[in-house]
Amino acid sequence: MAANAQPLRPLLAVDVALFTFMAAELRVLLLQRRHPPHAGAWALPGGLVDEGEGLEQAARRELAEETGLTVGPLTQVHTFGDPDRDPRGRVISVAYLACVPADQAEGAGPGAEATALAWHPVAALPELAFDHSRIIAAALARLRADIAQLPALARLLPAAFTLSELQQALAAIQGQEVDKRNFRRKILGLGLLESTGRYRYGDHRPAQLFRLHQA
Amino acid sequence: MAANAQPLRPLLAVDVALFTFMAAELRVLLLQRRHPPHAGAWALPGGLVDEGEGLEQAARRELAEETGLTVGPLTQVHTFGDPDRDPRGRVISVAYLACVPADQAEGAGPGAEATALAWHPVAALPELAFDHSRIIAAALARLRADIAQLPALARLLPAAFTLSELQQALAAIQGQEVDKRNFRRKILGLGLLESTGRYRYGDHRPAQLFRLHQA
DNA sequence: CCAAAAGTGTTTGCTCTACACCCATGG
DNA sequence: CCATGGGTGTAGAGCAAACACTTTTGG
Repeated sequence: MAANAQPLRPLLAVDVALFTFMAAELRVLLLQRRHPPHAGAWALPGGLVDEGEGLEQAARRELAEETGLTVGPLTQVHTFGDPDRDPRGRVISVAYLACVPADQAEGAGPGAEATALAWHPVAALPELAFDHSRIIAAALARLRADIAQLPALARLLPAAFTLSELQQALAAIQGQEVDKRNFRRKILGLGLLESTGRYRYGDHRPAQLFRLHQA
Repeated sequence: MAANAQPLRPLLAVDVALFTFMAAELRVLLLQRRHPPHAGAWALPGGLVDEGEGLEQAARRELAEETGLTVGPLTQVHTFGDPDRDPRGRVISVAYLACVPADQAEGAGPGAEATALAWHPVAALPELAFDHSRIIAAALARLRADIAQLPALARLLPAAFTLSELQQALAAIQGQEVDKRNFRRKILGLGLLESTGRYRYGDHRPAQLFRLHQA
């Protein structure tokens, strides 16, 4: 035992990288901070964990308070604890990842702590408060690994979607073209999608709407 | 803001699941606790993070204090923060994963906090203190995912090893047989191994010793 | 009838798997 | 010379990638 060192009683925070797929781009939700430190800078939604509160529970509460959104599964990504990551003192942050479909993403509005809320394309992020760039980088890496499984990808889209929308989302996230026929064959071969029997009518030939099998 | 809830100032701990490959089994290092809570129970090495200390730094310090070992890369696995995971109060634990070769593993000895130190086969673990079973389960899942890349696997073995040893380690970790010829072709095809030019002499035909390419 | 997105199969190469025998050494 | 683990090649199956045209609708 090194003996005379002080055990730490840090503040404990959760931050959430919340992604959506909107206007053909992968986007992340950011809030513009009302108060110092980093007043005016963009930051992830998040905040301190309360007494008696679980980590994931805290993440959901902060999301609700700061954005009005309720999300599905939250995935823990990484914990950031550099001694100097917050100028106010020692703050440990547990980072979470979640996805919302674009139709729900539209309903987000800033809580009291923020002067603005926006969905920023991940390809062009502004300067961020604290180490939130690193948090987003870690979350994005995890998201890219997870979208290999269809359900994670589908969580970025509304409950019913066309195969073309799914394909566009995948292409945008991986940053590379996807062959239509290979994509459709593989996706349908997984047996995780089912047709809703409905169609999306647009400018051209209507497209079949699918949903994830099971509920 | 929910307003009247108390921000938490928990204790912050790190715990390390340290694996090795010994006697044809994947094993994890456990310490028998000298003091309550859970005195006498087996637990992972770990302890509280000090003032001004980074998370990984704390993990290395605790490992050194409690086992005498110095390890290579530490991988952060997951953070456990259930309100009731420690009977003494709120303690957040950041779990790390590391590997040591069997020749170094032999040199481990218990520090002041433990009455014993042992390398337990992961296939047959005793009852563990706190939520350390869950921590090991998470670390093991991560290890299984990582050993697909050769370097993670090689970290369980001494600096120079035979292909058979590597194959046995892989088979033990995945819990299934591995075809010798396919294994050798794939591993050598990666171009990450190089022959040392030396041989291991034993009861039978000597085996070529390899090491990881580059340092 | 024109523009634009939806939808559909086949071929090719590669990667993964299954499988059996000879070799070198120590005792 | 025998027992034991070290070392080697090939054939078949399944998967992934490349590739172009027809269909349906709205304007």
